[in-house]
Amino acid sequence: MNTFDATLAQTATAGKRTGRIRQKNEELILSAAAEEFARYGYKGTSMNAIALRAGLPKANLHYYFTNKLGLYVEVMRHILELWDNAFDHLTVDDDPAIALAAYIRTKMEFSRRQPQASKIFAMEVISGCECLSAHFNEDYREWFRGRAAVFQAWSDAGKMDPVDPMHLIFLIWASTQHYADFSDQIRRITGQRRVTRDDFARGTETLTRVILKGCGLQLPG
Amino acid sequence: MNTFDATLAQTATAGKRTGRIRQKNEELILSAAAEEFARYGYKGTSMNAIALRAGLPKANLHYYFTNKLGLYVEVMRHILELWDNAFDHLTVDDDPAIALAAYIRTKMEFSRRQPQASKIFAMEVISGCECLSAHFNEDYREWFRGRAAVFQAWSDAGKMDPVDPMHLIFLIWASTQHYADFSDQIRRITGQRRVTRDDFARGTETLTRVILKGCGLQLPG
DNA sequence: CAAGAAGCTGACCAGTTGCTTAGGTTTTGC
DNA sequence: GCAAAACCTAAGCAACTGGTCAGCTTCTTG
Repeated sequence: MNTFDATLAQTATAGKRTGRIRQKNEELILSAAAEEFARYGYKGTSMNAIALRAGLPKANLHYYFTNKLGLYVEVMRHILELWDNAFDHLTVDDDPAIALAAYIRTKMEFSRRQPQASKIFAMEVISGCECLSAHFNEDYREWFRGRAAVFQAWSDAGKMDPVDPMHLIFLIWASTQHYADFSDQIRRITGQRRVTRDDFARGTETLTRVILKGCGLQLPG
Repeated sequence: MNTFDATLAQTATAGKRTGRIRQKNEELILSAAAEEFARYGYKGTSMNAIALRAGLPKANLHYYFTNKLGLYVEVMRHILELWDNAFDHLTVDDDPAIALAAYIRTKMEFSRRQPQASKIFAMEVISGCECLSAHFNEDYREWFRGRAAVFQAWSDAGKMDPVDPMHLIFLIWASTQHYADFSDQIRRITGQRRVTRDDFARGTETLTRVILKGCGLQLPG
């Protein structure tokens, strides 16, 4: 059992007693922590900065969370819960074009509405996945192979071109998460104050068109 | 003139006198700094960590570089020099399929050989481009529009499908840089010690095939 | 070979880091 | 309405942060 597992179990059991105030403040702290971690990564974020953003004294954070790592792990846990669910909906029986278009749309919506989650995840991976090492275990690899198998089945059935499933998944992940992680580059290129809803719409449309056609699929609807 | 410009000019003029020892040590420090910044970002990296990696006393770093920001800016400058050159080679007169395939290949080679540069850039953008704010100026936007115009011209000439140039560029950047920035996730999914040359080859092949076909282009050669 | 330039670094500084503790206040359940 | 549980936080800890500086050694050059 590594650091991640240990801290996870610890915080999980600690969550038994959920006082009203506790729940409110934990959410407040987690939210502030997410914003800081998304911008500065684990090492670059200070407990003081989180406390200031949350509007609470620093010592209060240590009342609710054992330590900085525990807080970080909890933030990461919240993200991972949402993260993979959307992908689970793709099944062999789906129509590839419709399912793929829906998945791209869902990922883009996620980038638009939860950019912080994507950024924290990105920073964690770039930094070497120290905290996520437990997440990327044999179970995860099994899950990933299952997801890739869906694309493989579609190819084998002649429903789409024979495209390496793993790299196709990377292509989709990279191109959609880009709109969250690199939003600052995008808004500076477009010269806008922020990436607009319209940018996301056009991005979704372009990605869907290029990727689907690139896999030999007809645009649905 | 902002912080970036100021520090840039400062270091540029300071580079006039290039003693033999100076050049050797500056490279040593820049290399060590790049590794640390790539993993922990600007705020998360300490001068001490860089010094340890370089095998030099901390005070020595401050002999060659005015301060932490100056060192960071210098690292970033080295990256930006390489960064955009490959993209400048695409011109309207090129054959779209050949040029695009070559660009994807070049970007993937860059991800394979200079993953640190990509990671530092990614971290900087995720962190809000504070240091790059000077880089993403009107000149840069002009340059970007020029690059996008190439794709637009190809579309207008009927050489490829009418695909939004900006989002196509983002698609290529995201999917290729992914192999550098997210290499740790990839190697954990594949269960390997590191991302292999073969992974890069298959990735390049998949990206080229999907993106070109997705733009209505025939694979060259 | 001498003297000035370049290179080097231990010791130190003020400020910040994550975290603890002791002793308080407020809320809750009976 | 009272005791126990939950909640709160000022003050302070050792370790570390970026950065300075005085005085040293090594190199270069006439």
